[in-house]
Amino acid sequence: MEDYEAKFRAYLDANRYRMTPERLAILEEVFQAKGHFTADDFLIHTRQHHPKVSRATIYRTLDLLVQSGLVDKVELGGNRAFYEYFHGRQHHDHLICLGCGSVIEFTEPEIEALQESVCRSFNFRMQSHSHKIFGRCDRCQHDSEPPPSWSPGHE
Amino acid sequence: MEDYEAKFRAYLDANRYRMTPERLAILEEVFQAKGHFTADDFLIHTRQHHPKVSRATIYRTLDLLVQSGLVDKVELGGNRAFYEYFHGRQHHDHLICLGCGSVIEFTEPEIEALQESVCRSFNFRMQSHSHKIFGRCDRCQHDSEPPPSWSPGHE
DNA sequence: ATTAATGCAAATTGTTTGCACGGTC
DNA sequence: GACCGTGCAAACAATTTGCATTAAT
Repeated sequence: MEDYEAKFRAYLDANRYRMTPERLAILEEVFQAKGHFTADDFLIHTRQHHPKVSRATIYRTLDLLVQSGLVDKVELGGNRAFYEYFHGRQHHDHLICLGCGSVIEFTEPEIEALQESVCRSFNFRMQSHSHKIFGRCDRCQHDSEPPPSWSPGHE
Repeated sequence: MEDYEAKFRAYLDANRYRMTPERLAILEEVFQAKGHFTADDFLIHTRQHHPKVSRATIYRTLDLLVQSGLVDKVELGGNRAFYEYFHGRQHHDHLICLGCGSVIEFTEPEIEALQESVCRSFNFRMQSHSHKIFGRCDRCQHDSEPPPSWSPGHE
């Protein structure tokens, strides 16, 4: 049994929620996915192995996963939310390419430290933060075309 | 004539768009507003002086203002967008209180500098960025209640 | 047996669009 | 007079919810 599965079961137990085949299937899907995906991506993928799972269950389960701390919900711009597994990884922020939609993760401890000092100066208690940089990645640097049908994919 | 009005007229002219009473009214509303407001806030306020303005026109005009660079559209979390006038002000980022919805602006040149160095290291060309810190402000620090009906209001 | 979870479809919410009419250049 | 902008209502898209049914405990 994978570590994340144990954690999820522990979270469910602690809250008197139940483990179901649907939840397990979605959990596997999420931890298999590399990158940032939408609820719909997970719906499609999960249905390959569990054909009748509903969109509602996807949303409900992703919420649970976020609450349990296993998954991170990220708003990368646009209207839809993206999800990525978080368990076992360090915190990171995102560079988002407006050309191809690719997402690069970065970590910068000095920025984190400065953030904390900003919070201190306002006596603000930070709970979470989101730092996104939009622009053009290496590959898309010379494509002058504006963003096509935009949607951050894998990576 | 205010500076921002001149700028807006210049932008409209340059793009063969027309100045209308509605656009002028919304422009005034936006530059009078202190803080971060939703499209609906502007609809309500604008209607006080211009009763039949439509929601569609608010959205269309806010878009124009954003394109002209006079106004900043910010996603502070949740589903709706917030707008604040930008003209004549320096770039800033946001601390967002999950207790009362208040928004504190901050500027931290060192963070900006570090951002640029992160971009350089990925050969990423930054176009814009969004840095939000969520937590509890000074006043809400000891209220343990979870966020009620959440909506960042005035400053 | 109890009570939570599911699938479905309908409801919600913020925003966008098509279109006929009115106003600006 | 050409054609852009408006209001209105319908259209949209992502997400949420009500409910009767099914399943985990």
